[in-house]
Amino acid sequence: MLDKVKKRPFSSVIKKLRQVELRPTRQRMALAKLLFDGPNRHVTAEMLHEEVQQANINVSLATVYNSLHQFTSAGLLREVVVDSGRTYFDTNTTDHHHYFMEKEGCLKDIPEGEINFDMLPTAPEGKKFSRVEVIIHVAEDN
Amino acid sequence: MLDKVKKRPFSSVIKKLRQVELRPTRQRMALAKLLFDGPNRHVTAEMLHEEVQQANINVSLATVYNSLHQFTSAGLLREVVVDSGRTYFDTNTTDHHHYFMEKEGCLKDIPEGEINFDMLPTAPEGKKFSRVEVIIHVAEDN
DNA sequence: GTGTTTGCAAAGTGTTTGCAATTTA
DNA sequence: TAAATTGCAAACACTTTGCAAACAC
Repeated sequence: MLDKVKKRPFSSVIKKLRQVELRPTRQRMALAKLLFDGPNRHVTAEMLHEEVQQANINVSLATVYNSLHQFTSAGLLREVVVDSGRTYFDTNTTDHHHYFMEKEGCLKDIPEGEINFDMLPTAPEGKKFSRVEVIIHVAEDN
Repeated sequence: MLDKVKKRPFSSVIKKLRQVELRPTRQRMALAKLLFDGPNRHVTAEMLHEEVQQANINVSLATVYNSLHQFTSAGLLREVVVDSGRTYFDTNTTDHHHYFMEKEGCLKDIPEGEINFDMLPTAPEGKKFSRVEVIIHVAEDN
């Protein structure tokens, strides 16, 4: 019974890993479950490491870093740079922008449609724009 | 003669430092001259440190960091985050956006007027947008 | 079994800090 | 000379790496 309840949700995670040709190891499954089995999230390696520990699964920090990068290369995650010194990973890989909450040090997605460009430059010959990133820094209003 | 040629340009740098109540020390003058006596620039601490060494002026890396932060607090510089792991400082403190040249790892200003928002969200009650930052990542087109 | 993955501890990078010695006003 | 500034070396935070042991298929 309990087994069933706990096990079932992993099937989708296993499928996800298989699809990107990553072996569904205990560690990767635990991390993937935390990341992909629920609403979109923004995490740092340390955050995710702590979270997985609290779920009583031993995953080393090195493995968390490895996995985050593997997931990113596989297109399951996107890296977001807001803060020099820590790397955020976003489970939402669609084109979208971010609020950076300065007080909490966390990211929120800017809902589609809340922001729009009137005009955008075009890339010069031989170059391309690999990403257009908007970050709105949100602070307390004093 | 030589003295005069070398000294004169410092006067504006001294003035600039005095204006923000930073003592015009040898180190700060050298750094300020490199930063402000010419067109706008985007530098990292390491870049500036190397540059000042090449000008045969001894300034420790710690002092470069200190000075960059002091200049930033004084409003003479602006920090730009594009790359987790290194901090860029921009001598252009006006509101503007950046191209990040992925190959070279360097920043370029997006000229005013090349980019424009059609619509922007407004900050919720009690919060404010302290900065709206656009970074266009430019890569080789293959 | 074979190749992949993990965990550890060590190394790496960019940055900050504590404090004695130096410099500025 | 009093207060600010500097330089060094050590400490830091985050991330990556090398490699032997453990694991997945």
